[in-house]
Amino acid sequence: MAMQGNVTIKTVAQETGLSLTTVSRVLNGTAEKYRISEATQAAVLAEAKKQGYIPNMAAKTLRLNKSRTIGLIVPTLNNPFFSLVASTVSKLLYAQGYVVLMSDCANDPEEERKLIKTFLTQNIEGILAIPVGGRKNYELLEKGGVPTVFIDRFFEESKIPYVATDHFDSAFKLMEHLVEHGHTLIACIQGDVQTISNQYRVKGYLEALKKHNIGYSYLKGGSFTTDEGYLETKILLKQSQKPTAIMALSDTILLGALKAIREEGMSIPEDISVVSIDNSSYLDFLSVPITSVSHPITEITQLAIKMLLDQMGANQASAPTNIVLEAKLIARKSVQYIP
Amino acid sequence: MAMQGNVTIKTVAQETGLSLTTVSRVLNGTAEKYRISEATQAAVLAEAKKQGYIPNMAAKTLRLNKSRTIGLIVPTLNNPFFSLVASTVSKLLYAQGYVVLMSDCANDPEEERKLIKTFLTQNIEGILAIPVGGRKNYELLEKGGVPTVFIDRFFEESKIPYVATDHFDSAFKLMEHLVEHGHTLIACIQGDVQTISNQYRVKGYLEALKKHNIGYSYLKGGSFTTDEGYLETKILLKQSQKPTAIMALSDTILLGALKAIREEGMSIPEDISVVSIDNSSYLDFLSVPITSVSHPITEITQLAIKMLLDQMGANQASAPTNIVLEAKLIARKSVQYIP
DNA sequence: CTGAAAGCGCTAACAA
DNA sequence: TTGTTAGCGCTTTCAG
Repeated sequence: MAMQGNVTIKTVAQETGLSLTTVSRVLNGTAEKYRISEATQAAVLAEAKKQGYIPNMAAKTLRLNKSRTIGLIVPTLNNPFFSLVASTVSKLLYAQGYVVLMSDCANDPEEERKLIKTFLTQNIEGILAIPVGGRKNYELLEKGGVPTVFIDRFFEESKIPYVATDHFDSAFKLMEHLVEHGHTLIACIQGDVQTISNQYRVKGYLEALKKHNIGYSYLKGGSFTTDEGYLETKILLKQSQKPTAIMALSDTILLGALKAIREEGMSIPEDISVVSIDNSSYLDFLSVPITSVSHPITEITQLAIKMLLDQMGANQASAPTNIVLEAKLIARKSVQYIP
Repeated sequence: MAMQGNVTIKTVAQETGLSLTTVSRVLNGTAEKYRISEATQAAVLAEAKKQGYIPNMAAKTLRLNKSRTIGLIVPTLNNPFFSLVASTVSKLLYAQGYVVLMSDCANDPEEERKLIKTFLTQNIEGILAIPVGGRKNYELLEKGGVPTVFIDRFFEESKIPYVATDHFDSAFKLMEHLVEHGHTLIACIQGDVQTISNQYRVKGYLEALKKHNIGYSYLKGGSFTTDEGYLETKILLKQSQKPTAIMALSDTILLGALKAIREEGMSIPEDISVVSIDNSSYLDFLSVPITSVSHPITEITQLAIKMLLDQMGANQASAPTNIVLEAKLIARKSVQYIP
């Protein structure tokens, strides 16, 4: 039974003839603690229900300086990998009684910077982020303003802890797989160069080349998008010396590469081998199932959430331990054996 | 230069020797309006910067009863269709100075109900929702508590306005396409039966059957998931009377159907034709490009946002006009002509 | 077992 | 051009 005007503990108090204090206590479940009589409790609850009382979080937040709000920053929600993170974060945190302010910074570091400022405004209790720009954006947070945990990406010298995949190893594993299959002409299409995830993957590529004394190398690209994958692969396949294998550093890039390969009339794996990082669920449904490396993204997210909640609970900033999980190679049908 | 303790307009006022009012006015850009001197303005701004002042939204919200916060409810973020909506909402609303509380209700109506309650607690100014459960969950909002707009799904008798695709027409168009290609044995794998989007699509299926006097009909399934699509297609393909075409009522369902079809050793479109609704970007990269129907989801989202902002602006509840957009058939290679 | 009153940070009458 | 003050809704000492 909603009433006109605003229903507050005050209106409930007036109607029941009780004090604000008592009403507040009953409505917050601290009735037992203060030994409030059953009768009073019942009266408050009944009146609150009758009036359709809804607590005002802004007031609570102002008073308690705790908002039960967590901020999540993702490069974009329009990418299965990130939206899976977002989905997990949302569900798990709501279950813990938190509310999540979520934002898609459109892969724009400037946007990210503004977002953090906005979040700081919102009495947020913690931040989870997949960073997009440089460490500079997170300076304010490093100073301990708000507990923060990075997911899958991070800054090496930063104090902000992270849970991430071993990106170096991801690429390295794929390279070993290719080399074992006799490939030496391996091209790599990378994503956003400023991201640590990309940097480590590239290191894995280069390190494998070095380990096996492979002279050929081809490294191009600059964003984790299908368009970029398409364009770079187009260019790559026009080269006089064609590679025998392509490693796409993400599945978004992969999709573009596949389109380019098809347009050039080439078959996988007969004409060219292809591998990727991410192991998205749709890889199984492509014309040729693609060998990929699976990142335990749900687990990473769960751990990051746990780490954040721990940080928030700790009254003293305990030294956080970064966590790095290993990826798993999923061999499918996209790599040809070259004798 | 962050200070210890909390920086507020009070600390800034003390340090500058000015009043709270003046500081507030300068910091809110109303300095001109009150003809505050350049010198004062500069002093306030400098001190605020020096102290590292960050506005406290909880206090602002409490005082102004406006939070600049919008709530978004999606069935799940782990679905490209919904996460595209989320991405668009996030970007567009942040650009307008809003912050968005986003939540994945895991396709659970009960979860949705709780979420709405939680949102109501958060002094939210408006809600965008892709509803999951029944109309009952939105009762409180219908009463005008908070301006709300539905995206792509809705309730017929509800006062809450919506922007949606013409789901009936989507399915109907696909059916016409199949019938034109000589199909009469057409199976339909549906999604969540309680959603209006599914209901209209099914109506489109049945209506087309009726129009063309087709006796055969096969309607199964109950959720917009790949697993469901897989299982139902598995079962379907074991039937003695096999269909010549399958219509998947979403791309998630489609992916599962494709897997089942491949496992049964059938080829598309030679052994069976397949069409779907959604036209996800990856359809172009599948072994056989799938004929589908494209929903203008970004446009729908944009319109819904506009509608919501209008609603929020209107001091009197102007009668909202629902918007229904038409989908477009994208013919690819997955439908065989049957003479 | 219950209440009075102060105050979280901010804005907007109303005064000057 | 600037300041005083009340109060948004809530919790929490401190006091019965």
